[in-house]
Amino acid sequence: MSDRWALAPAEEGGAELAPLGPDGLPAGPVVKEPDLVTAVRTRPQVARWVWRATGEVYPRLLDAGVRVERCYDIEVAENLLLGHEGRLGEPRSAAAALARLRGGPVPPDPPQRSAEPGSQSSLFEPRPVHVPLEQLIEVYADQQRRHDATAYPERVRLLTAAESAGTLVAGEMNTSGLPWSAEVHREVLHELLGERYAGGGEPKRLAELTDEVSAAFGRRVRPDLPADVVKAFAQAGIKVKSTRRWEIEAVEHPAVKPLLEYKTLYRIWVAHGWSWLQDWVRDGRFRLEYLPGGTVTGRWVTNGGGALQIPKVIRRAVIADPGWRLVVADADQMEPRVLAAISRDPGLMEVAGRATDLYQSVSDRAFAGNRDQAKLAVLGAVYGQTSGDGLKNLAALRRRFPRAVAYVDDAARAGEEGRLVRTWLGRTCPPAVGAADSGEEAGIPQDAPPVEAVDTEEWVPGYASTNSRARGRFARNFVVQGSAADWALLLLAALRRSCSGLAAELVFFQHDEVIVHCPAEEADTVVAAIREAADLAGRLTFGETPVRFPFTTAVVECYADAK
DNA sequence: AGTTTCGGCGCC
DNA sequence: AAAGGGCGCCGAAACT
Repeated sequence: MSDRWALAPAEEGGAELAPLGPDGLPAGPVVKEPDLVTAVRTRPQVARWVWRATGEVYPRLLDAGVRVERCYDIEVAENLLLGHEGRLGEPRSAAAALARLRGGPVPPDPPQRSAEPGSQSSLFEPRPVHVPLEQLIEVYADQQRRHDATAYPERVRLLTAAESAGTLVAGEMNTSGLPWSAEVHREVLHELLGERYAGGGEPKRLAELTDEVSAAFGRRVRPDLPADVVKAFAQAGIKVKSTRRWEIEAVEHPAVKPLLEYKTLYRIWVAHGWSWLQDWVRDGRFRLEYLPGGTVTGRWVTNGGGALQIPKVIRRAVIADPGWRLVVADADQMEPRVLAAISRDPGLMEVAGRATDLYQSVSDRAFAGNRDQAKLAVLGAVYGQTSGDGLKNLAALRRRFPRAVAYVDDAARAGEEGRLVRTWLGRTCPPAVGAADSGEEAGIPQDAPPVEAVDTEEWVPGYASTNSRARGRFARNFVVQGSAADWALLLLAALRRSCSGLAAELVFFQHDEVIVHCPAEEADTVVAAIREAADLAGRLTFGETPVRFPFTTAVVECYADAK
């Protein structure tokens, strides 16, 4: 029995299936089954399901209580491979891949869907272009060859597998939802915002603050309108360019204090207030929708509900079921550790080989013990700080950790020059518009075909219009943030595996943080599983290095108690 | 009236 | 002290 099977949904809930050989081609006849769920459920020996897109198949399986161990998502692979080939502007659907393969007209990708509160089946909505099984397998077999054609096939294969695993995790988390107490959420809102008035107007506390701001200016001011606030300050003889917090904070005026408080509370009211609760929480769960690989760097995004931007005060509403716990695990200083692993800087790897405070260790070596300076320098190197004390600190960092700084500097230069830049596992950063490939690349070295001049504006909004220095900063950050995302995918995949025999389930993932919801008696097992998964992910992603990836973990009933 | 962009701020 | 990366979301403003 083959361990890899291809599957495509057929009409009326059925499915077509075929076992695959080592070359990715069919190792047996196509089987037609009347029921897709049964077809999968009755083949537990299949180690990896190959399908067009997890979002097309998996929600249906999960609704029927069927999970699969592994999958290969053809459209995920297509996206990664196109990037690798310097063809990121081309349509990435399986139908498009097939058309390229056969020389037909290439259909454009269906448009992105916008958020819609509470829509569970939304992963189905962008009308999947049906590709029959035989043709799907053609695309798959070709993708195997394209993986082989890359300079580091094992890395790109790992990335495809990891991102495919990510789609499974996302599907499962979308199905389970995040435990959420609407009651506690309402208590928090009432505490912060006060009475809620009929008609949807400002709640009591915001109305009071509006009055305070107005009184301080001596006229009626709407604190939620930046233009109004700028004008009011001007009339008071104070010039401000904007009403951004950091700019207002520097101003001395009686309106500042109530204004800043207003901004904080207003934000909670509009983004995570009563109407949010109404829209996104059902049956004790926040129904979020993860989109793996939704960003250029490989970080995930969520669709609707702002699930990755939950304000800290609102986290009080995230509460485990009775008798259950939340295991909240947060990677410690992930980005500098990733920088150590990808640059192989001996000094930084040594520092990142300890579980102790990384910034303190860096400061002991390069900043005479000043931790704040050390942290600023490291983040400046990663984010591309170009002015102020950041530059001075960066110079100090460069003296002690030359390879680490050179790594991100190289990426920045490559970005400025419009060359391809890749993460450790080979996710590709888009080149600049009209850039001709000059052969060398940053990130993992490889021999790529020439980069075509493509209109990047289409798939990276704002990208074409930014200047080359901005592209440099983008590329500099990309290699670190993106390689961190590579690692995080492997972490999720490993953690998912070790939770598979437990009642525990992953319910939240935010770049470098996970939450597992589990029976209280499983909590210790889960904590250990997270540590093991982090180590395994580090080895699988970056190979054998001294770098460790420690987590701060907390077993709590309420998310807010984790920190 | 409907759609897109902007300003501001939440998270990492 | 000041301004560098990635996102999503909201209402208002600016458009068509």
